[in-house]
Amino acid sequence: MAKIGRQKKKQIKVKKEKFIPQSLKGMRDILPEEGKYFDYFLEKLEKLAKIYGFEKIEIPILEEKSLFTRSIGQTTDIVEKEMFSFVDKGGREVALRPEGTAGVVRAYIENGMQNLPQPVKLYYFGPMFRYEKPQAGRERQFHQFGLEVLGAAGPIVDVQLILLCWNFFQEIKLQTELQINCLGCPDCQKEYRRRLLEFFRYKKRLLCPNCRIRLEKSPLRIFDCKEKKCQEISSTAPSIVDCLCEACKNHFIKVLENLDELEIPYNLNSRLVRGLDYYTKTVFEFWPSRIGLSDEEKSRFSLAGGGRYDNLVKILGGPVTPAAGVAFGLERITEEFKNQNLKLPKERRNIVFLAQIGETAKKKALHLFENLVKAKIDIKEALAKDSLKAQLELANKIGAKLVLILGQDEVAHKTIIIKDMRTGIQEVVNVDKIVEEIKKRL
RNA sequence: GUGACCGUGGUGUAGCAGUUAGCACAGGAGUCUGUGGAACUCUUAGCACGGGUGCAAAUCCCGUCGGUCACCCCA
Repeated sequence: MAKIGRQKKKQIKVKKEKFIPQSLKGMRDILPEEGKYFDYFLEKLEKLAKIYGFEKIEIPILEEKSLFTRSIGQTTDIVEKEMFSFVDKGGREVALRPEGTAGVVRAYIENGMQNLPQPVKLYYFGPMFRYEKPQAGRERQFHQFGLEVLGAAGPIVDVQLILLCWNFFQEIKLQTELQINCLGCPDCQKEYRRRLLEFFRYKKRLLCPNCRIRLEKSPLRIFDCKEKKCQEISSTAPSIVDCLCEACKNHFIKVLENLDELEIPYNLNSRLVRGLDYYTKTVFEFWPSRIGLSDEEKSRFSLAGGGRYDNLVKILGGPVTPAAGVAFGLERITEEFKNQNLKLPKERRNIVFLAQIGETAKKKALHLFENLVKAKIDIKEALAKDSLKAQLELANKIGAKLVLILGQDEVAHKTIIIKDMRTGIQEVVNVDKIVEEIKKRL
């Protein structure tokens, strides 16, 4: 018996190989359930963005690879090992965007937006790609909503961006904490680099191998190290804030003063450096705030991050243009929203369900449905179902407030039954007056 | 990219060499040919993929693909 079974199995296998479609590593579907969260956040974000004078921009998902290597920085991890890049049929080196700012800046330059009244304020939303090993809070495809302000240098811009984030998180009632730091301008960074190297001159051997490399390539990133030893050593290292030039110092002070004025709590974090090279002066992140989370975890699940990038437009070939921006991670915000036990506001919908029995009624119902849609009634149907019981079950499940029942008799008498699902009371009304009757009852 | 653990219907799980692969929820149909939130009945659907060892594999071994976690780093 078993032998036959096996032979049979093998025959089937030979006949057709099993093809099971599967999504790529680190990429997943956003089902309606999660989409509801996205919609909720996006609606709030877009509304806020518009209030602050931002306009929507759509930029390509695919760009020349060099756009990212030049903007984000050759030695950053994003570029070194996380780029989703390949050669296209025309032999071009292209990459799926790992973040939004580079593309927006490219668009700004390419479309001559420096000729528009400054600053240019843009927002975008879409998928970003990083070729990483997936983990909680880290996927190969994820979604960001971002804001960029191009052509404005004042600290007030930085503050406004932070304020917008603050307002957003307040509005969705998410507990967050603002981390802020100032990275200075290239001059400050040069000076800081010099001082850091001096500081680490005799301590270099105590650092982990990784940090020794960092010291050469981008010393700032030593502060990112999770090694206890390195943290210990770097905790006594000079802080960037001490090396700021007058201009940068003033800028930072103004930002902080404004935050104080607005009563936005913040945490001065001299270890906050961010993973992209283009940042200057102000950088900030919003971390989830929840008991039981260590700072390390909080930083790993950073919900939004941004800062000033005064040199990026220039680096990418445009005119000298000060700018700043911020991006929100939708997946992470959704995740944290659930972790903090927050609930989506209940949809206050007045669903009306149209049920029908029999062929003639079905035909009529098809027509009636269209009219009700035009009358702006939140109408649902299940014309594909025949049994009234099944239709009522569905109506109940989706939370319909009223059910319209159309059958043989009703069609003949040009009437229709309105059933109130709460009370169970039903009335027969004239089908021509249905819209008014529904509105009366909602 | 490195390391650890893990993949049984849509979901959550039982089985840990011989089972018609069990259960719950969800889905569909019906009891009731025109009345929901209950009950009952029937029903749909699964051992991630490929190979190996065995008389016999969901079960043991290897590889692949995915997932989770840690490192790295980021949203």
